[in-house]
Amino acid sequence: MNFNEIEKKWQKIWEDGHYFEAKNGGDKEKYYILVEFPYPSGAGLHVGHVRSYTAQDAIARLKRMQGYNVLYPMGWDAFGAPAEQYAIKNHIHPASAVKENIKTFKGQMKSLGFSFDWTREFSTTDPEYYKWTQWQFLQFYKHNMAYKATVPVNWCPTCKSVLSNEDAAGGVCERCGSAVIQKEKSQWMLKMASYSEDLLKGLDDTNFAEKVKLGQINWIGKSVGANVDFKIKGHDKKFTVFTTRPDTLYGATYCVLAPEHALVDEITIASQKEEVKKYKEACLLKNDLERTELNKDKTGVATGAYAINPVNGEEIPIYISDYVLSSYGTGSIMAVPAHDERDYAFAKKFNLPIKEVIKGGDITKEAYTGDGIHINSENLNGLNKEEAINKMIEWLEANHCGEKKVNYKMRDWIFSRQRFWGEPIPMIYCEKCGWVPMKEEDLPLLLPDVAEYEPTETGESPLAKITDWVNTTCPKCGAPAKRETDTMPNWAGSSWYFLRFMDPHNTKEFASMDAMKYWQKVDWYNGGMEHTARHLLYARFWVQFLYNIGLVPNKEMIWTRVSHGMVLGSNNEKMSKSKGNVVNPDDIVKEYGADTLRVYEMFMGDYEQDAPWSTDSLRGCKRFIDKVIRLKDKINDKEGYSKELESIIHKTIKKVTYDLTHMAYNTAVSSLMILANAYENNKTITKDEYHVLLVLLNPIAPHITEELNESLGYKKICETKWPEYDEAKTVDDEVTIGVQVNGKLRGEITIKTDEDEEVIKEKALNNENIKRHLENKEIVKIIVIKGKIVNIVVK
RNA sequence: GCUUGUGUGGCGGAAUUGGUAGACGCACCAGACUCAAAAUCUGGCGAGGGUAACCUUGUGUGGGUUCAAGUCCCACCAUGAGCACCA
Repeated sequence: MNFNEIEKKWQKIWEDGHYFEAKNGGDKEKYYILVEFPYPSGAGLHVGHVRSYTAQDAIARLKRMQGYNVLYPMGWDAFGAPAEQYAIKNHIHPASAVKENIKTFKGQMKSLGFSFDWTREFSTTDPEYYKWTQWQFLQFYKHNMAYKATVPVNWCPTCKSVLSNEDAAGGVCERCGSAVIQKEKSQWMLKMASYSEDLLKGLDDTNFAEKVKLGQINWIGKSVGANVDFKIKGHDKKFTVFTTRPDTLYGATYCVLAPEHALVDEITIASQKEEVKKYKEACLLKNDLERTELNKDKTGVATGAYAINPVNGEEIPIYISDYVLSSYGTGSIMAVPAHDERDYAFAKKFNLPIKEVIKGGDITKEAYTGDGIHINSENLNGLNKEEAINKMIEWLEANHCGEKKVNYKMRDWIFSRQRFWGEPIPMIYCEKCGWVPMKEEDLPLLLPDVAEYEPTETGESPLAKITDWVNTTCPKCGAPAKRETDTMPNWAGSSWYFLRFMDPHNTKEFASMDAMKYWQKVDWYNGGMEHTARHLLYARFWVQFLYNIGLVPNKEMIWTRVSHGMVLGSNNEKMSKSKGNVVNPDDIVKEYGADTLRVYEMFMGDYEQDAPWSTDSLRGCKRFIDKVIRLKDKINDKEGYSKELESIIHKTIKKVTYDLTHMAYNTAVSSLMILANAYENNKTITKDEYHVLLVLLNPIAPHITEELNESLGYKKICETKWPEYDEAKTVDDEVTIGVQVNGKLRGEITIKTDEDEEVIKEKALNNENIKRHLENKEIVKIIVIKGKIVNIVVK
């Protein structure tokens, strides 16, 4: 039988036998393994998907054999622009495109033998699913966590859509690469910024990989400092600045307001009005990219107004400049050119005074941003940074002109998309009542079934054109009203899908509390590093909110989060059609078999690191599998483990068990290769020896191992217990250790594992080559590290 | 610029706490089997020297700590990723 037939045979056996279907409840301990559900694109499954799905599959299969009730589900994240664009391009409805693509993906996944529980499958585009996404949005709204606001948003002129900060990173549309511009739009927002501190603290209750935690901490961007009030000369108004360095207040020589700051027009003196107006207009035309590109060359205009420094009454000029962002802090700063690089650059350009208040640098050359003793600062003189900050904050608070303040970079979540292919936002606008939520019992609000779903020229959602759908009645007063035509971003559906997997067929709730209490947290979640600041953060926010209103049992529902490296093309570049380096998993399965592909992707390198594709290495893995098959001919009529192989078998069980649960898949495979080589070097092997190799290899290469195992008359591996090892038997009686003279390897000795130290020394000293190196030398000391090495120090 | 990861043979990569660097695999070379090829098996494989036993050198660079450093410390270089005027 060839491998394609064997693979199909076992895939059918597993499916018909319902081996991988998880039950809610029972005596077994639960274990929830999750891998990010894919976006079913037209391109089909990528070999990169295969890497992470295989890794998680290996853990799932191992944990099942260890007696856990394993949940390893799969579904589809199918709303969003790519499906819509694919549909527009191919002139089909997005729903049909998604259906088609899901079919392809699912077929590919099945051909690879992943042990997903397909009974729990769903797509975020299923009305039964998005009903609950909409329902949860209503909870956000009802708890005052969703609001509509007119905000300058990132706008992609090509896609004709609003982009989130995350999608518009670097001022470039993530999807099409066009330059993003700023546009005022009325958008639904979720109050994510108010969860900044909770999202930061919550990380302590997770076991995320350190780099993932750091990524999120960075994105949330907490900074601690103070708000300081500045009065304006000749006005009764004041403005507030945020600073992380209140200790440098005596060094402030001017202030800067963001061009959009509300006070600008009011305080600008008559002779400056024209120039200020011109500057503001110029800023509006710049997009984020241009603003940052110009970042070395500071621009700005004086307002002609003066601020009064609260600590010493000094009058300092107020400028406007776009290096101050309206969206962060208070939109205004005090400038301390002596101790801030940006302020320094601005002061140099506009010839403003630079006043040193901390010793340590040379302010004629650059701003000194380090710590040091304060000078020219009255009561702060002589203090260091930390002391001075604390003292200044005390002073500001005592004198009612400032206070301690924490700021975060993270903003509220812009939740609207002007697209067709997303969950409709279940809100209705009534002239009399304003925004009114739909009644929960009327959900789901279905997407209308129409042919016209291309984006409009005005940037409105295509839904706006469908008057039958838009026109409705107000749920509150019954008057004619209109539906919201924006849809949700595709991060919405993926923010809670892991909860739905716990109870996917529930028609009364998004998931029952019982189910969620049973499964608790996702034990092991794998996904891409690129989702650290997006999906994973949104999902945590969503869950924390649900927890706060009593709908989920834990504030964090994900315990371990790890991320895989990319599979690159053989030229070490990202796989892409244009580079012609794409490998299609279907071709590999057909030519080499699913098991070979799985073994290779686990063996190709460090799981967390990127690795280039190599068909030669893939062939090496095929050879390994062929070797395992050939070993069957060596089986003798004995039972148990032979004396020669017993130790290596126990060692391999130990190593494979450890490696598979610690993401060291490549060394798990290599230790199995070592075991197979050991079998090959033995004249014969017992049936039990062969069996244990098959069981250990099964999580990675499930089909061929089941087939070989069956031919020996054992029960199915998926019904077998994972082998256990005897620690005592992993230790050899004898070991060969190195002997060094002055740290250089000069020989080897073979000793008993528990050999007496004196005997080891004697053996080392009697080694022929060692003797040569000791001639005419005085032995200073002999260091013996049990089981590792002997080092003889000589003079 | 900041944050973060990575630098080990011709290549992918091992080296769990500082303890025989290069496991395992690929590629390559030689040999066996074969009429021949494929497949398979055996041996070799960091560099330099030596018939050999061995010796010298070697984990991006330069210092340091240690009996002992790929691993720890300091400085630097290269490269990937993320963020990017966040006060």
